[in-house]
Amino acid sequence: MTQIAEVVVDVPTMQTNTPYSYEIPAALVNQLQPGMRVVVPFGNGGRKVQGFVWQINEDAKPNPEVTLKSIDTVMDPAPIVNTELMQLSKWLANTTYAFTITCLQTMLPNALKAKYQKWVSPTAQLPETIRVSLFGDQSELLWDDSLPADTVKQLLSLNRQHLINVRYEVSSKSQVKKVMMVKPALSPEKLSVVRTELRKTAVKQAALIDFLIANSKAISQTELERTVGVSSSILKTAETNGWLTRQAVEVYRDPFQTAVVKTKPLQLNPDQNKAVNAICAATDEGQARNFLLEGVTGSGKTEVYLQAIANALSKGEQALMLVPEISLTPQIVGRVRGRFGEKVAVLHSGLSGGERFDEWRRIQRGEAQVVVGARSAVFAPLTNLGVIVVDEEHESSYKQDDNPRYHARDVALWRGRYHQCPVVLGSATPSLESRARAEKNVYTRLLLPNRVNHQQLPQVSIIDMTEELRHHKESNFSSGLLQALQERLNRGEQSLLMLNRRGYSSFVMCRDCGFVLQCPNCDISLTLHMDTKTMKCHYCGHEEPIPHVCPNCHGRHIRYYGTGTQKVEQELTELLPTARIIRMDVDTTRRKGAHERLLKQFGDHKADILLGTQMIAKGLDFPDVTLVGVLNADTALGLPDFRASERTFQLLTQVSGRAGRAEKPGQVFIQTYNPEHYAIQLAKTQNYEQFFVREMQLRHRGNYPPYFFAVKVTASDVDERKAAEAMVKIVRQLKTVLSPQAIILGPTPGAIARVNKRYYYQLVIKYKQEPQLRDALFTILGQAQKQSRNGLQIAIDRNPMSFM
DNA sequence: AGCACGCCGACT
DNA sequence: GTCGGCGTGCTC
Repeated sequence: MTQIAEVVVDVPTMQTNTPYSYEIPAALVNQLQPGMRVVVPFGNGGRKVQGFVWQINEDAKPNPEVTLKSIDTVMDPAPIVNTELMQLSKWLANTTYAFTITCLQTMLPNALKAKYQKWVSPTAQLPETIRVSLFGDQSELLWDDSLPADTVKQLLSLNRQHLINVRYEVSSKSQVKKVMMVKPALSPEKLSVVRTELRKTAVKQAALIDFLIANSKAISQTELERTVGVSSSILKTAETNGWLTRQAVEVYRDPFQTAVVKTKPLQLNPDQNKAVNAICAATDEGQARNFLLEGVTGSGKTEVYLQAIANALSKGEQALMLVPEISLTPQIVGRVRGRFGEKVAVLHSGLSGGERFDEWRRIQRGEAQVVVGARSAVFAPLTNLGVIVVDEEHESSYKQDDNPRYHARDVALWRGRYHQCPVVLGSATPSLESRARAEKNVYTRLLLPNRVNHQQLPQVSIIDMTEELRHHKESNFSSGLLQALQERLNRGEQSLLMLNRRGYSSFVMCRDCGFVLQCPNCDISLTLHMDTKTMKCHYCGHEEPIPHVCPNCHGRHIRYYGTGTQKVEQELTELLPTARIIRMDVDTTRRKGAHERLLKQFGDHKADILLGTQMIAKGLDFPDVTLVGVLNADTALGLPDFRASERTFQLLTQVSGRAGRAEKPGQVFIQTYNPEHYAIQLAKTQNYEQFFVREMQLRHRGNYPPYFFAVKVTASDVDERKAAEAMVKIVRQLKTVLSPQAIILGPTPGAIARVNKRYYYQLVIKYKQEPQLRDALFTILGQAQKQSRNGLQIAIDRNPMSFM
């Protein structure tokens, strides 16, 4: 009787997207469990790959057709993927058209990904001269892409002649951080004796021994070196002399720099109370109920989350809270940690690989009961969930834009079902999908209609910029907004200014011939960056100097157009010379921690005006901001995408909520060229319900989500014709399986036809029910794989965030 | 992905 | 005549 392990190997292709059978060696028979990582031989070379044990067949009858290979080694003492996450990975792979292995890797911290190394060593037959020239006095040589091409050729040839050996090494990227701890090995009395026997000149040693006499507790080596002022060589001598012992101790890297300030639950208003009770009831009864918590900014959603989480914890269960990356600020983390202290683990992109891995291990070992994090935290290995929260559920950053193209909200709902616990989706402006589901009672709607402390909503003014242009000279600031800014300056209050960056940035154009500088790799204009004095491509990173002479007509009349944050800042300094301005955009926040630093400066009143892009609209809470200005509300409206209105409405509503959160009333100015547009008019009154009704009618008429499902298929290739041809073939293939009710849009060139020297073509399928579509798309993916060697790439995006 | 096998052009 | 270029198929 042989035991057979089904292993999912780390080879992300369509053809290998199935478990492979391996014999379990006798030594591992009772040790191996599903969810462990193993090293297995794969392929006809001596190649070794990492794999995940998927299943173990106790007494399988081996297929006589194939002789099984045997598992090499086990990489984990215990499974690192539990049963739930194994099932989840299968579901993910099926719904997102991704490979199982890719899904497994996505769920785990990067530190657990395999690291592959190839080592070569000489055989006895290898001529001495070659051995010396290749290996010198080393016994092994690392074979990677850093080797010169001719060395690789030589190695390849020697390998064919069996003159060298190749060893494949698979290891984990993970490293457990260890700290060297130092402790006296002798009693203070004995150390005093040692002290007297030292030579007079041994000042450092004397200092060290004095310290050891006074402190018998273990101390980290670095700290000891710093406090006593001794070097590591002195410590080594001390160790050999038997005065002290050194031991490496495993530690967690601590991602929290700030201390926790304990907070107490706040008094709830009746609406909050109702919401908390409903969620708690579901937790208590173990019901997988889903809630849509609708509440304007300042209505106290976070307090509802925190009390629902507290209830789950009191029942001995755990909680998961997802927050969009951009609003995962120290403010939010601090609030959760303030309530739940050491029980909280945080997962976000600001952590280093090691910190992330350590937080993950704390969760996996059951040392953290509450997890707060961005998109990928939805895979946190909590085993006893009592409640899941998805804050700002409408945020598009919950959708991952490469494989697997999952939506964290969908994963959260899946896990809620698995754990039989409630999922709370919170937003001031829910996605149409979620709001529509609430309409059909798939979700239970919970409303927080009032701001806490009965604050009034800010007064919103819409400014018609076409009108404004007729009376004044060209400017980014209407006279109304400028006057309001001046008033804030006089009163010592703060203002937020948002520049809607999407599809709108500064470029240079020749006034003589109209030439616009384009990226050589992508079909897009280069953007002007004054800080580095260069032109940059936002898609591929290409950079070149600002031209002084037109490359086309050689004229000298180059002019800057459009509006970037830098240009606005410049104009603002001219208009309001006394104003202190902080600019926040991709350029000023690129460095780690810069984002937080700028926000703190603003919070500390080091500036009067915070000028920025979308990133200033989310999750900020500055009590002294009484004015919010949106400089260009409608740049997103012009985009040919079915979600353009929804995005604009959400953004305007959200940024308006930033004004006047304290006792001081807030004021909002929205500058636009489309003052009559419903998304803008309804954002003015914060009328989500009416926007929902209106937008749903349009979606219905256009057969858009949530009335129809959608799948976007993209083909890309360096050769434009190949991408287009592939697309045409796919359409033909799909038409044979699709019902007449399905609607195919395209194929069309991508919104930016060329990115990074690759041409993009795409196609959107809108459908209600197409039982054959899934299989057909998997088939297409399989066929595409065969061509991928020639550079053709196919991407399938189910429920895309946009059709562009 | 990455390895071996197999078929064609440019050399010793 | 062989070496090594890359196109093709397969991996328990």
